[in-house]
Parts: sequence; structure tokens; C-alpha cells
Amino acid sequence: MVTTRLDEIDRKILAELQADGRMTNVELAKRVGISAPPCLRRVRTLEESGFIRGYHAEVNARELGFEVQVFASVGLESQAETELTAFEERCREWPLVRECHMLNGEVDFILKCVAPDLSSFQQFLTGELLTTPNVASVKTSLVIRGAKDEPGVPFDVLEERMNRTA
Amino acid sequence: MVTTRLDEIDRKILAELQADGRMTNVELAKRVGISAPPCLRRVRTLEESGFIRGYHAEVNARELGFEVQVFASVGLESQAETELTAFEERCREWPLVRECHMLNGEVDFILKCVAPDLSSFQQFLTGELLTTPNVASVKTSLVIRGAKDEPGVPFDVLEERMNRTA
DNA sequence: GCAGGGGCGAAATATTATTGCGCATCAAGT
DNA sequence: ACTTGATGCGCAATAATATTTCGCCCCTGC
Repeated sequence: MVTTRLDEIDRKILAELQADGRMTNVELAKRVGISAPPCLRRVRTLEESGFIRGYHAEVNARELGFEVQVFASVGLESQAETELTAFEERCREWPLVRECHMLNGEVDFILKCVAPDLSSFQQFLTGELLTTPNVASVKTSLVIRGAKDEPGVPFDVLEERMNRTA
Repeated sequence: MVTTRLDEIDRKILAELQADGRMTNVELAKRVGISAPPCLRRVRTLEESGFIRGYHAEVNARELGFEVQVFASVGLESQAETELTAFEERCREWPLVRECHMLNGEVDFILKCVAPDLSSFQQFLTGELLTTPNVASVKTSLVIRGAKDEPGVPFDVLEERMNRTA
């Protein structure tokens, strides 16, 4: 793997580990069709080269008492780079904000937030987000229900793409 | 763990596995302060009871050729339950749609999408999403850059909460 | 005070991960 | 065509981990 390009086995490994990050290396090797040692070497290489950024347990937020999920659209007064990064830094410090993305268009940022209940979120909203300097507008939308939540990448699309290119 | 309530050790386990889902049970046991066998039993119980929904490798979408990330706000013509679930079903079938959440307010759904490039996304947008029956309006926002992306739950908030309650 | 459930941890065993070669393949250079 | 070097595979040995087994302790309710 001197080149940054991945072969089919590497892509299978990534797909398998995205689906089940705790699969044993023995099982993984079996699925991708090579023996355990080279399989493990590939996984290590994928980790070191940054294709795999980490492994995480997916926890049930609702069961843990985070009943509320909210998307917040944020507009800033100034979009100067200094102000943008300052706002991003704030978001990193707020535990209730799980994601922060800068967007094009009228809204500057979209935030995905969680909270134990509505009043906790309102408290965060009025006490923190809305009082942050440079924040011009915030529009929040409560998540009524989740229909799909599969972070990551569609490996089937990737494979199609590879076959067309190859 | 006859009750559905978790003790401090369970919460620590969840926090550790959320941060590093591939941690060995030995290491995990050391960190939460018990020996390996009961630690493993707890993990299994957490898995079976649904607190842990699974484990996933976090892959680098950009490195894998998914350069584009888009949030799409979707409004439907009819919000009858049948129509809502029909739309959700569509979303589950579209590989480029990674998340789909039903919202309150003017927008009915927000979708998080990925794509290899802008034209792939445009193709999906005009060829699939916009031609879907009952879809009234779609407003898309390109992600310029990500500032924070930590799916899951803020366990420090959870601990505070427990201490206040206890 | 004495069952009995629940949970812990030491020790034994079964699986896995990891390392250390030697072999095959391929591409470049002679 | 014959090296030579780089890359990657897999067998076999070893090191770590996971998992099971079992006896102990601490509660709680009689």
C-alpha cells in the first residue's frame, strides 16, 4: 500500500468495520478472503493512514436520558474568518452540541444538539447560544422522530464507482 | 442489573466504549475499576439491553472520495402518516442519504447526504429526490467545512445530572 | 440468623492478536 | 531471459485477550 489507493480488499475491510467495528480480526479476515496476519496489517495501515479515524460504540441516547434532539440553524453578524473560528470553538466546548457544520447559503452554521429534556435545551439556547457574541439569529427545529441514522459512507456506491473507473 | 437503571460503572463503560469502541476488555476493566470478567458481563448486558446498539469504525469519507456533504430540508405536500412513512422508506433506500429526521416547524424532514462530487449530488437531487411523489420543496445547503462531529452523548452532562438527582 | 439473589474476582481454558519467517509475484534494470 | 528489490501472502509460534467456571462476599427479606 505504498500508494494512497485502496484495493478491493481494503474497501471490504472498511465496509465490514464500519458495519461492525468490533469484529474480530479472524472473522474479518475470513470475510475479506485473506488470512489473519495480512488482514491485521491492512487494518493497522488503514488506521495509521487516517482512513479509519477511530472506533465507537453507538449508544442509545434516548435510553440514557437524552430525549431531545434539535437542529439549530445559526446566522452570525460577521462572517470574518476570525469570527467563524471563534464560533466553532464555542461549539466544541458545548457538550450539548454534538455536530457543527458551516454551510453555504443564508444560514451560516447548522448544529445538531441533544438534551435531556426540552427545558434543558431551552436553558442552553437562551443562556448560552443566544447570548454568544456575534450570533445574529438562531432557528431551532425539534426532531420528532428519526427515520434513518447511518453515519459513514455508502460503500456500495464506492464499489460501483470503482468498477466504472476500472 | 435487574433494574433498567445504570450504576456509575456502567456509565463509565459506555463513555469509554463510545470514545474507543475497540478498547480491549482488559483495558476497559482497568479503567472502570473492576476485574475483566464482571466487566465483560456488564458489556454484554448493555449490548443485550440495547444501551449499546453496535460498534462502528469511523471512516474518513473525504479520503474515500466522498468530497461533498449536504443538508437538505424537505417539505412534503401531504403530512399524512402514510405519506410520511413512505418518504422515510425512500430515504432508507437511498445510499447517499445517511440520515433522515422528521422535524417540527415549516420543514418536514432534514436529510444529511454525502456524494463523491457536486454533480453526483445534483444528479441525485434532480433525478431522485425532486422527482419523488409528494415532495413539495427541497432546499439544499452545502457543507463548507465541519467544525465538530461527535455523534453520541455527552457523558459528562449525564454524570452531572446523576449527581444532582442522587 | 439464615436462605437466596446478585455481583465480584482468581484461576483455568479457549480464542484472538501479533510476531517472525520463508515463499510467491511483479516490475525494473541489466 | 536472469537478477534484484519491493510488496504482500500465509504458516507456525508466541503473547494477549476473552470467556467460562466456581467459590466468596454482601446485601435483603424472611
